[in-house]
Amino acid sequence: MEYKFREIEKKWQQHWKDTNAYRVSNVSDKPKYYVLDMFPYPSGAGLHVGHPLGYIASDIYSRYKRLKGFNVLHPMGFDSFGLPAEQYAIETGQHPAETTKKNIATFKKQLDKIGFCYDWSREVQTSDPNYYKWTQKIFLELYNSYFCNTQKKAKPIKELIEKYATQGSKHFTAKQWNNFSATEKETWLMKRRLAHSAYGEVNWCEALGTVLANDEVVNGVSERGGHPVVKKKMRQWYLRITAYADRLLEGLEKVSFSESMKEMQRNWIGKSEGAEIKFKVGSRKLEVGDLVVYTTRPDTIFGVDFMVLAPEHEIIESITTAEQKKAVEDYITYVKSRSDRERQAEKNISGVFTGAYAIHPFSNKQIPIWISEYVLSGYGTGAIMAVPCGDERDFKFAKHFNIPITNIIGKYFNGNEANPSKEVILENSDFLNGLQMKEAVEVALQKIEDWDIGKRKVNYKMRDAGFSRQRYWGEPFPIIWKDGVPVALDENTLPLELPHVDKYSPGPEGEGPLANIEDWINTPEGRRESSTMPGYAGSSWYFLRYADPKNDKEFASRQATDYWNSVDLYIGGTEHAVGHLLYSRMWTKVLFDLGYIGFDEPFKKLVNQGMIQGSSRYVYRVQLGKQLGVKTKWSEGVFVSYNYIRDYETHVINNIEFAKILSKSEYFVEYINDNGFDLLNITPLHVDVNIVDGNILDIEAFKNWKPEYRNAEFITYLTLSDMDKGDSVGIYLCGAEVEKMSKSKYNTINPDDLCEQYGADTFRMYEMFLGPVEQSKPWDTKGIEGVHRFLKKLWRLFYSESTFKDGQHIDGKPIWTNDAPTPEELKVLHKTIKKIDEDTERFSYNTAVSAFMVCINELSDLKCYKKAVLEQVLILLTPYAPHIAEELWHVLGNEGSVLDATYPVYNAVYTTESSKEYPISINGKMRTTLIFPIDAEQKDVEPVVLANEVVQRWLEGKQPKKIIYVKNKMINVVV
RNA sequence: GCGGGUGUGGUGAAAUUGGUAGACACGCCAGACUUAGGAUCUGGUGCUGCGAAGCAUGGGGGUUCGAGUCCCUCCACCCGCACCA
Repeated sequence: MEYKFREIEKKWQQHWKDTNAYRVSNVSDKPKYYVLDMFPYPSGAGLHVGHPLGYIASDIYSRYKRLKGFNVLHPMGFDSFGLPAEQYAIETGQHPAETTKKNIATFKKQLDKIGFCYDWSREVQTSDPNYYKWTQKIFLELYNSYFCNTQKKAKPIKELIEKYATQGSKHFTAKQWNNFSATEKETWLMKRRLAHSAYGEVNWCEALGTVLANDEVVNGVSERGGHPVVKKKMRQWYLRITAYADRLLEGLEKVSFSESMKEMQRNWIGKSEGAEIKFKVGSRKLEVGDLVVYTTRPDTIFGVDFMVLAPEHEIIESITTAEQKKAVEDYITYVKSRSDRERQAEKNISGVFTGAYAIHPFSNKQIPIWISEYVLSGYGTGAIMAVPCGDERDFKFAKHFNIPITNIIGKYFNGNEANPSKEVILENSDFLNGLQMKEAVEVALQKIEDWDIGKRKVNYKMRDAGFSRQRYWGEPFPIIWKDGVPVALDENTLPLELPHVDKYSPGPEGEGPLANIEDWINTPEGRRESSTMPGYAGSSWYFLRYADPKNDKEFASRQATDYWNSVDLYIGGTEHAVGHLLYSRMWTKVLFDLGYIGFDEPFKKLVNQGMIQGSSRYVYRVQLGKQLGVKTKWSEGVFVSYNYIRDYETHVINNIEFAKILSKSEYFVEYINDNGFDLLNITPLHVDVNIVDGNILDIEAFKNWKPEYRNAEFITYLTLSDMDKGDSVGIYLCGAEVEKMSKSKYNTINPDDLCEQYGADTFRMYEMFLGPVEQSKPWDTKGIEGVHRFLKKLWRLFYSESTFKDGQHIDGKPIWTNDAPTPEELKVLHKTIKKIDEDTERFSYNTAVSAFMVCINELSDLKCYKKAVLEQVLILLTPYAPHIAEELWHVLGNEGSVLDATYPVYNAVYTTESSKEYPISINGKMRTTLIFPIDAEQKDVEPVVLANEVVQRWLEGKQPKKIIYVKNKMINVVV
């Protein structure tokens, strides 16, 4: 028998499916373990080899845990709402539901080929009404809840209404509340609801006809499509994630995420402690009012030399003096023309003086008030007090506009740059003199509060999350607007299904396509909300649904979520660091607060898989410069092998240089005859990596690749020895570069092809063999051969090789035996058990694969065909290469599936050695080795080491200063 | 600028606690078997050197009997955040 991986894999995949081998029950006496992958968006492009990296890692761990006696939940589903399907619908007229269905089918087929152990009976699709019914229901929970600031948790808004009606609030009495109109009441409630509606500046993208989240806008353009984005005021739904800022920060302490991931979330939340300080504003028109600034450095209050307001700050109009009016207006006009991104990225200092002055609350000094684009209206109070001697940005501003700088840190300030250190002593600061800045903060805060000129204030960079999309392909809001007041749909009427539409163009006034469907949008009760929910709505809670996916009474029963609890291992990319992970953490906390689930962190451990980069291949088209005006074959361009041009850094080479290239080829004479002197352009072009073997282009395949290359000509690489052999064709060498894997770069590799060519087991192990899971690395198909050879070598421990004799194919025979293993074989086995167990546990799959290779290499050398050893190895291998393991498990005559075998137990007895080969170093440099018994003492070792010939030579007759003997490690002779 | 990460052969990478640097593979070189092989097997392969030996984990310095690993410093690249007060 040969290793017929195609048959074997097909057979077992079918068998596992038929026997429901991956079905997992919510009832079990085994301990539970929940392994989850970030579910994919089913794009039309299908999977490339980068996607399964994390899936394979989680699959290995799931299977490993199962073998170790756990009841393992390892589900998969699809994040199937989203913009691309809708854009595709706009382009092709196909309904998103249709294309999504098709794409999911493709994804599932691709995933199944790789042999994952998903319990597909638990599959979720966010665009399935049976799923989004519960997304809508949870939205209503958010809508009907508020964040209680005393208890720091979400509570039903009913309780708040009750409180307002009986006790009132600091803004109104109970009596007033009871007399409020519905609209007035709702206005107050909206200030507290966890899902609330408000007018806000949003990232409006005209081209997509939609509003984008901050993290969906990249460099001022939409992440998808790269369209321009501008600010626009619109009524939006928001999630009050800011209420949970502190708990989201605290929660990071108890989860096992990487430090960098936690840091990213902390930065995103951006908590800062400081103070809001009031400054009286004076102008010729006398006092206008208070200007409130936010600062994290109240200790520097005496170093304030000017104020800076955001250009949007409402006070500007009333304080600007007549002389400055024109300048200020011009500046505001300028700022309006700039996107937020541009404003923040601007390195040049700009700003304008308002003509007004603030009064320093302690010193009564007059402080000029400026406006500048570097202060943003959305953060703090939109106004800052500028302290040039301690803040880099303020310093540059002061220098630029010649504003005098007050030095409050004496010798620590050199006049040339700001010194933001807190390790300095304050001077020139009245009651803060002589204090270190650290202590001064507290003293200043106290004084500010005593004098009632400000208060302590915690600020967050994070804003409430925009929750509306003016799009079609998302969850409809279960909301009807009645006289400007939102009314929640009765839960029993859910799901509110997406109506069918024929076209997907935006509705009026920037509304989504749903606004165009008259008989849907208008109801007897009022007008429906026309926006849909964003992509992260469905993904914020999907991990809960897997616990109880068919439940039509609740999103998941408490019993099911109590059993499966939070995800033990979550694997996915870093790109969701702040979006998805923060939102799902928030939703989990809300559902916990409201008593729906018993835990408040969704993911206990997070592993971020690295990206698999593409390894692109280039061909180089060389064309004559246009100015020659003579049409020859050279103006069409000819493809020049990379070896000739790799030394040219520029993409323009002159004709003498090119002649050098051509002199190496037969084209030389023809070219010189045809042409005069001119410049030549070299254009590197991506070529499909699938028609390049290593770096060698398949020229015929290239000609057939695209019509324009049908008659392409090539200058190939011919060595002199090739020519001697009469070869006149030569090879075309491509250039290579590591880039992101994407269709447009023609560097994608489809896992289907690899599974077809080498098998899923080879593919799985090779992806793991590439390097640590967390690390990004370029794909290189060449290396897969090594893993494939390994599996074939494993196979040959069970079957003799097939032979080909006298035109007859003679199949290999089973060669495994029931003989008792030798100590040496047992040593190999147990060494491997230990290594694989440890490596799998710590996700070091690349070293585990090498350990398998070492094991099989050694067993082959020992000619070990013994069942007692081999079947243990097969169990170890099952998580990595389940198909071949199952096949050979049965070849050995075992009953039942290897999936449920008992994981081997390491026994140190077999691996303990009686002696060790010690490295002998002289002054720390290894010079030779000597074998000593494992229990040898220093006194036993010394004479032998000193007597050694190599050691003697290095000693050159001198006495060693010291001999260091570390048991079981090494011996070092110090000379 | 701030925060995080990475830097080791021609390539992907090992080295879990400071203890034989380069395991395991790819590629390459040589050979065996074969009608053939892009199958399989054997040997070699960090660099310099005939050799003895020397040099090697981004550069420089330090701690140590001993440093890829610890400390200081500089550099390069990647990711995240960013005039965030």
